[in-house]
Amino acid sequence: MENITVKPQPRAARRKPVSSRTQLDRNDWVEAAIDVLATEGVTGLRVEVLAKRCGVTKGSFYWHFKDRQDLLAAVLERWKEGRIRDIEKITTVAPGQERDQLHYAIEVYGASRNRKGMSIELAVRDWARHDSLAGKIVEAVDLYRLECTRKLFVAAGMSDAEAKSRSLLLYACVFGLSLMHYSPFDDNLSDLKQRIAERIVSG
Amino acid sequence: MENITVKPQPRAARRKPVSSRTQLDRNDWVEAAIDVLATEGVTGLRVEVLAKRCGVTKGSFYWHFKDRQDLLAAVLERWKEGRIRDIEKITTVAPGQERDQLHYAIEVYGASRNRKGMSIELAVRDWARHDSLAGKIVEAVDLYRLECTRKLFVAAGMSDAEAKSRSLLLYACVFGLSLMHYSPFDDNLSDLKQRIAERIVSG
DNA sequence: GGAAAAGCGTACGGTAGCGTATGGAAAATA
DNA sequence: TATTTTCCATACGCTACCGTACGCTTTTCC
Repeated sequence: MENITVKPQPRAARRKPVSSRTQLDRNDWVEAAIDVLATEGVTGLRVEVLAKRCGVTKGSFYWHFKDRQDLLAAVLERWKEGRIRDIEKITTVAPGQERDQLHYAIEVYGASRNRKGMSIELAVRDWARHDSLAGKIVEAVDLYRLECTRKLFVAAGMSDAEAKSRSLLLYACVFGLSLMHYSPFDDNLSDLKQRIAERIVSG
Repeated sequence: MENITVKPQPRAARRKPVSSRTQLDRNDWVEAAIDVLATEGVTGLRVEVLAKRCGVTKGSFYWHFKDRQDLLAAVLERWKEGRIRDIEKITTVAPGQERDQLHYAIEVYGASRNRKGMSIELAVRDWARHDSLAGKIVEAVDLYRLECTRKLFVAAGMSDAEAKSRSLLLYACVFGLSLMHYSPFDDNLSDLKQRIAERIVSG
């Protein structure tokens, strides 16, 4: 009679069919949604478009999600968790390596291999201009990030006020750069970026 | 028979009725469109919505514009001209006042009274992520702005390479800040901003 | 193996938006 | 005043979405 007391197996605990018939779960939908978000923005994130991209119809979608808003909230939550994991990973560093790590962080955000990540970032921030839930998520992520890099600046020997200022400057600059179209401004952009990074990190 | 050779009077040359019946011309539509753009973004800039806002129907719209794209192009062109006039006005300054003027520029961009201007700015930049025409406009504006402030930094005594770096840092920071949600990060934000401005401008 | 649940397809009604066609009113012009 | 031009309203067809209803197939569990 133990099966009466046993809760129905949560989906994640069940064995995933290796490749029986491409069953989709909530995670698959959210990941695909984030892909679309990166290229098309929130307004391009339509149920039927996403379904076609997943190779199914929206009949499937409305089984996994209550409505479009349900998906959007899941996307935001997932994005938030990923960003927090990332920033924790980047800002945990051995003593004495703080400045190098800050340079590394700046370089990573601006790297072309991170183009998709930055596209998502900008899409979410534009989203936040019209949606209060997205706004709260962005604020939470921003505050966490700012706090993490602030600690690095403090560990690098700066005053608390100065560290806060530098931390904010760092992220503002990183996001701002990815928002601008400045390629023809100089034929040695990497040198330009290096100077900027120095200005942000160095004393 | 001279009326055959005479070109039809261009619209701008005719006297504008003082207030007969709220006739709309292309300019009125573009201005209203920029208003909507600021609050709703490009995707919210719909013909019928705009018409309702103007108190007319889209029958009027399609008399003044070929189609929606025609309006969008006009909006971009108008925005570009306005930005260039602004930056010229801000960066023409008496010798010796360059650093003060740079501080003033930073302060203006971040001012709350300029909220609408920054909303348009961000809307256009998000627009540019999906539209190549918007991308070209943004690039033109960015290069012009960067060049103007670069000259200020040079006039303030910096090397050319350093001036370029500072100029880029200035705009990246200004736009980046307006993209972030950092209000609770510190209870003295104006001090924080002041430190950042010093970091950007001072040697 | 059979019942129950999970996962998906199909069809439907409804809204919003684009662009066209056409007619009518209002203003300019002769 | 009569006649063009301007300027706008109305009506239409079309597409892209959203969300629901319902039925079919596959998987899960006993």
